[in-house]
This record gives sequence, structure tokens and C-alpha cells, in this order.
Amino acid sequence: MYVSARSDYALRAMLAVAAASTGGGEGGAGELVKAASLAEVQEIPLSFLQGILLDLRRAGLLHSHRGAEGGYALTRPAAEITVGDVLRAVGGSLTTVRGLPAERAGYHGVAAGLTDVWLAVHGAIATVVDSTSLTDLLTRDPSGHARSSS
Amino acid sequence: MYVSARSDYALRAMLAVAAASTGGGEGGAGELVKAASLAEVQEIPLSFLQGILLDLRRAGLLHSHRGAEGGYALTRPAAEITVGDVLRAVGGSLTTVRGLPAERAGYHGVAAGLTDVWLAVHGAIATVVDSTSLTDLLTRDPSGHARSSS
DNA sequence: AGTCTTCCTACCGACTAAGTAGGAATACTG
DNA sequence: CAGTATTCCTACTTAGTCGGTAGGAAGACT
Repeated sequence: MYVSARSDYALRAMLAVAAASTGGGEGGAGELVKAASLAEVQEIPLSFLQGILLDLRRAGLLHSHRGAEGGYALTRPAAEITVGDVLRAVGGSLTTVRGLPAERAGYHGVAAGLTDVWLAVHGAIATVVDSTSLTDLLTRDPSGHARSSS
Repeated sequence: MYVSARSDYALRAMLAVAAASTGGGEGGAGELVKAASLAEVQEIPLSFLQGILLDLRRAGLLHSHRGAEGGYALTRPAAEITVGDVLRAVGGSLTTVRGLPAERAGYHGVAAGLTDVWLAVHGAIATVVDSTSLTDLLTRDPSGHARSSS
């Protein structure tokens, strides 16, 4: 699996927004965080981050507000947003074979069985990232995310 | 997971070599297959394939013989070569975060938990590709490889 | 010697990823 | 209504990798 800078930044930004919301003690989602403060606390280039935040908003994970005192906030509770949600919002499909989604690799001859392998890999990745929520990462509860070994 | 053309070709070539060895009926590994025939049967550009076969040989998965009647053969039985072996031979690490191996992502602040996610993903991928051998793919035995989605 | 095949290095074009720049739209303040 | 702060959006630049090609050198057999 290749995690691009874009995906990495997206996750870190989402975690920072989630931390600001829950840390403030306010139960609602009214805690707006500015892009500039996200860029600073996680050391992400601001211009680059803005494009990423736009993707996250289009995917329905963030909502934003313009003008003074504007910023970003989660649309759902952090416990209901998974790592997989964020990755898919900015990166498209989790598994690609030569640029194509895994299910349409198009093999023939002795290589026909490879499609099943890619699908199994895809399922394994999805299981991990879809069972890990933002709160799992913030609280670092060991029982929160899937343990592949054992 | 991104499967590059290089990795894809490598697996298809290995499968073709394995099929030629077992299909011939000869128990030994003496069945040499030429790069040109591999390129033709799996529709891989010959010049590109030669570089890949070189990597596979350096990784100890193939041995080669030059001159007329030369070619490539497996160094081990196909049942003892896994998909993971082939992928690592041509592609380096299975999971990379911004170009770096997963274990040295280097997070700080609220993003500290991300490392565990990448390691869990890495483990999940490794479990699949390391438990699938070339013979599993050739015989298409359902019990051979892991089934993630029960 | 001659031929066949692997071996090896260098190179090229195209694409994408990462990051930058600059401005338009929107919201609040006074 | 003027002004300011912030998100929004598009275009651009740069650097690196990926896929593929070319041309020979080294070895093996007849």
C-alpha cells in the first residue's frame, strides 16, 4: 500500500480537527478550526492543505464557514468517521493494479488467479482502515482497532 | 495498495515459468523457459521483461542459463514461492508512507496513532500475500489462499 | 568462428505527485 | 457601505518515478 502525502496530510488534518472539537469540551460541532492553524500544528504547507480540505468537504466529512471566525469542523462525531472514509475521500480506490481498480485487472492464461489475490488484499486493507475511527486514534485504545496477528 | 506494472509482470512471468516446469511432467527444475516465450505468452514487452527477470534472479527466485537452449527456471518448487516473495523481489517494501517504509513515518502530536494503523495494514497485506503460493494460483484450489470475506 | 541467449547500462517520454501563486466569492464588523 | 478575514477555486511549476526502448557486452553451445 502506498500512502501518499495527500492522504497522510488529510488524516492528520482530520485528527487535528477532531481533537479541537472534543478537546474544547463543547458537545456540539460548532468548534471551527482555521486552515492556517491546522497547517501550523501539523506542519503542512498551507496552500497544499487548502486543496485537501476542499476534497474532504466535498466528500461530506467536513463542513466549512467563510469569513472572519470561519474554519472547518466535522460533520459527524469523530467516532463515526473511519480512516477508510478519509482515504477514499482524497485518494480514490484503496487498491489499484497498474492504475486500474483491482477487480478489472484483465488477466488471461496462467495468471487468471491473480485477480483473487488482489481482491483478498483489498478486503484485508479495507477491514483494517474501516474498523479504525478517529477517536480510536486519538484515545489510543488498544481494543479499538483490528489486530491482524493472532 | 498500488500494484505496479513491474510487480504485475513479475508475477505473471513467475507463474508462466512455474506452469512450464510442472506442466512438462519433469520432476526436476531443468525445464528452461526463454524470456522471449514468456513475453509472448503473457504479452509483456520483451526489453522490459528482461530487467524484471534480472531482479528475480538476483533475489534468488530464478536461476538462468545463457546461450542457445538457455532460459530461466525456478530455484525452488512453486509451492514454496509466495506472492509476497515475488512482490518484495521487484518492489521493495509492501507498504510505504510518503515514500518511506511504514515504521518510520515520524508523526507528532495528535497524529501519533497513525503509525499503528499503517503497521496493521502492512501486517494484513503480508498475511495475504505470504500465504498464497504460486501453485495455489495455478491450481486455483479454494483452500489454498486466505479468504478475508468469510 | 558463429550463433543464440542472457546480462547490463544508459536513455527517453509521459505522467503524476507535491507544492506555489493569485485571485474570486463569501461572511462578518464597524 | 467600506474593509477585512477567510474559504474557495483554477492554473501553474517543478521534480521524480514509471513504463518502455536501444544497443551492445559476456557467456554458452555447435
